[in-house]
Amino acid sequence: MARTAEKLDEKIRARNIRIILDVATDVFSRKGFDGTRIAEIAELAELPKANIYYYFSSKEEIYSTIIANLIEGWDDALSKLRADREPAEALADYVRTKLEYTRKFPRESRLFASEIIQGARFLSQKDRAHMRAATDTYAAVLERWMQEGRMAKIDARHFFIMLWGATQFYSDFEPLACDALHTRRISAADYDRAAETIVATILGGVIPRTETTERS
Amino acid sequence: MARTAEKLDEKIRARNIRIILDVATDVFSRKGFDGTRIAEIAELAELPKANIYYYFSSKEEIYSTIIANLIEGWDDALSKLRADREPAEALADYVRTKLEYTRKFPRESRLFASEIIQGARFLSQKDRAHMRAATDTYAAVLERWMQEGRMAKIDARHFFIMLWGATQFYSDFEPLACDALHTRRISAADYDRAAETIVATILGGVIPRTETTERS
DNA sequence: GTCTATAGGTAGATAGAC
DNA sequence: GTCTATCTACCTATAGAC
Repeated sequence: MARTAEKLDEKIRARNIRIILDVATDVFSRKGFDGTRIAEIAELAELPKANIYYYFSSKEEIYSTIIANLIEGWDDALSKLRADREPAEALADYVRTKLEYTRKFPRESRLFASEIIQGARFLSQKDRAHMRAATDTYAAVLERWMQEGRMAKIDARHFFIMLWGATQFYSDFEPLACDALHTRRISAADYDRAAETIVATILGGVIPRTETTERS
Repeated sequence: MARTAEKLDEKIRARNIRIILDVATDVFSRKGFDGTRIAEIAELAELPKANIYYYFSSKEEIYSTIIANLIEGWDDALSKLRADREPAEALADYVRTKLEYTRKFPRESRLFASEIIQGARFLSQKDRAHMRAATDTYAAVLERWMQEGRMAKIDARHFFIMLWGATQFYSDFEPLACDALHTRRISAADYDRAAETIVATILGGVIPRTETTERS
């Protein structure tokens, strides 16, 4: 009897925490940390405001919990860049994976962007160190490809920044992207076309080679 | 006598408005609209809070005034893309101008990014229409180059989005850029290297051509 | 675990003396 | 034009009944 009640409580508890984090992600991503009101999170979660404080001790704790969960998406895409793969194929895969992430989790992507713009106040030193290390690892992969003559010699870190900026734009700056594409919403097809354009541009460039050169 | 007093008042007025807008740009860019406190603007401007309300009727009016002034930077860079120029040269010029703008006005760039992330709530319909028209105009220039065989056939609008994302990253997401580049501040030299990398990548691509192909 | 009521603090904006 | 004092509203967070 006591056991059953405990299990039920545990279920309700897990469900409420999940709902709170879900709607909080939505509000934080649209209004930033300071612009978000606990009352709005409570309303969307369909819980009394006091219950939010039953599960989390403060607004900051909710926010930090979400931030900490975001770093994973970063790793997944970068892991596509294995040194033993064909550079063109690996890079195309990376761009597509990164765009897929931002398409599937636009709120999370925006929340992260908002946090960085405001100076990365709540991004922990541990998470930052982890991201720095990941960048180092994969910059080394690109540099190895360059030494092997399988990739043009450019600055790997600036190249990464270029890809991050290009891929995140679609969710983070959605109103601008919609205006540019003359659409009211960025569709899955738009994301596909974005991937196609980015991949074609970074792999082959946009300026045709001398007249005698043929594209295979 | 009245004349002299009037002129003096006018000078003080212009100076105070300038100072208020300047420090407001700083605070808004770091904390967003909702996170910004009028009291902080007053403190940095070294004026009593009530005086802010003497010059501006509301927090929103200060914010909107700044936003409206930002659109100019957009035009300056795009104007480099004239149809009669050599594509490679024009595109390189565009990237450098855009990076120069974000380097010179990082606060303005961040403020604009923050406004867009939060849903472009205060960006006027007039300003949005203007930006859409500019995008259309310059997408047409790129499409003409493509038809003339002077540029690879890609999606011009997605290509623009790619360049916007890549160039804005350095000021908007500065903490991430610093981590990636292992530096505490993005220097002018870093911006130069960014321009070099972006230009090399978009013009020529990163994957070497077949063995028989020579780079001119 | 849930909820009402409220404490305690701070925000945007204004009144009115100077 | 400047500034002190203050109004009103709303926010985060908590106390305590159920």
